[in-house]
Amino acid sequence: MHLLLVEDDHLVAEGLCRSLRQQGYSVEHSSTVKSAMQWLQNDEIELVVLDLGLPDGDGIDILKHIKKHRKNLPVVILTARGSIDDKVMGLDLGADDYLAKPFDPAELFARLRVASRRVTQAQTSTLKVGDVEMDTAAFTVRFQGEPVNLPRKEFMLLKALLENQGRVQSKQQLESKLYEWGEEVGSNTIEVHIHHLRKKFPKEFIKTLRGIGYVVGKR
Amino acid sequence: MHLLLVEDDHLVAEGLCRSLRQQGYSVEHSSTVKSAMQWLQNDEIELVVLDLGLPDGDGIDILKHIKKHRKNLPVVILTARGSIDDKVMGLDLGADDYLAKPFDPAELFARLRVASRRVTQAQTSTLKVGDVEMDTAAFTVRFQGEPVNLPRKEFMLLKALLENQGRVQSKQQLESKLYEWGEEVGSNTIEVHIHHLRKKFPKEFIKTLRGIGYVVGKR
DNA sequence: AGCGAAACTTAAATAAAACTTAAGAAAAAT
DNA sequence: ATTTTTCTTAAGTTTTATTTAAGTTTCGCT
Repeated sequence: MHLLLVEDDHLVAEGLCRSLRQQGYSVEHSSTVKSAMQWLQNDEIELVVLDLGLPDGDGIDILKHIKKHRKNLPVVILTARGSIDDKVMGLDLGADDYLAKPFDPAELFARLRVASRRVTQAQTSTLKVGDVEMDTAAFTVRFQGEPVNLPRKEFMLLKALLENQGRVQSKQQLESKLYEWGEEVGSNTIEVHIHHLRKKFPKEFIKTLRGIGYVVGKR
Repeated sequence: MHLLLVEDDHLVAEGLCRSLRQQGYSVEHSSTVKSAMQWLQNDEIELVVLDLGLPDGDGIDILKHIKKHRKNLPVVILTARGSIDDKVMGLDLGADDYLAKPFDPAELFARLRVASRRVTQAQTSTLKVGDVEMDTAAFTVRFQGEPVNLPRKEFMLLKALLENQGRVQSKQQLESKLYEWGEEVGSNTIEVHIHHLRKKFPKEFIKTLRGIGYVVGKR
């Protein structure tokens, strides 16, 4: 799950980044309003942790922007100011939750889980194409009813394909779903994973479109 | 299972907290109406033990609030007042059960089990997967009919696995079931407990899905 | 048909995750 | 208060996943 952390205090940011990653999030970090806005162009951000009180503008603007353009993106606010007014304003503007500094990281994680659950639960947890079935919540995959065990990256790749049944995706698109930005790999990983997946499913389940990408399902 | 205890008498609270934890609950404690309300924001609270008669307001208000916002959250009421009227009022407002002080802790535990069973949908207090059988009320586990003695944490971990037969759960999910907020551990405890459990059951009873989590039972 | 680009296959190297131990800290029991 | 049990940590080990890279095949194009 891709998370955007907007926090200007570098010390705080560094620590949070690390522990958020430990919690399994892919974390992007902005320390200014400007760069935060830029990241928000990116559709793959699914969750935002927002510190109010940035050097180059007001974090509230970011919140407003988010709620205008992506109503459904969950936002958890951090702030040093503890006043009720701030809290009310934040929540009224559509923030999902609010934490006053200093806070216990564990509490932040709990609140993030709650916030992201709202999003995750909305989408159904099972995907099916042909006789390949995936339960994204339980992390299970079946082929003709038989369980198939997939390592994490293969699972993620298959998920990306199933989620876009009938739509061709380029290797680069797929890559960006499996890796964090800045971490994008420099070799033929996707090809190799595709190859491994193919050994576990019918030969032509994953189709190749030369020079274009990969698809699953009819089109 | 995360439980919120609302109790202003510190002596009582301390004792209850400890024994509830021994029963395997993750306990949060509030001694005021205000802080109780705050904890109730947290969706992961699954069970409430509520002492009426708090210093800064009436516990009945908390009950009303709960039943308004989270109809399904089970509440067990404690009270020093023994009057029938209180009892009737509490139950009418949707409390699941009622205990007059002084009470036998064992009775509270029993009632909590009943109350939480309602939520879990489980009809009985026994879980069974393969030839591993657990009686959650009696705190006993049998393997092929033979009793197995498990320390608390191992018991809780096994319970979490059995309750989700066929579902893969990540170490983090499991952790959050065994520990309370702010206490979530910083090391490989789960791995170690899994290891200990495995010595007591067939080798592949608990399956590992590398990078994903652990499961029990068929899938 | 033959060339070049793209994708496939394979195997080895690297990295990551999980397992195993054992020792010390904490909690419970006596 | 003492002893025993259980829990947590951390380091070392093993296992497995992932990436890389090189060699091979396939495909589309002129």
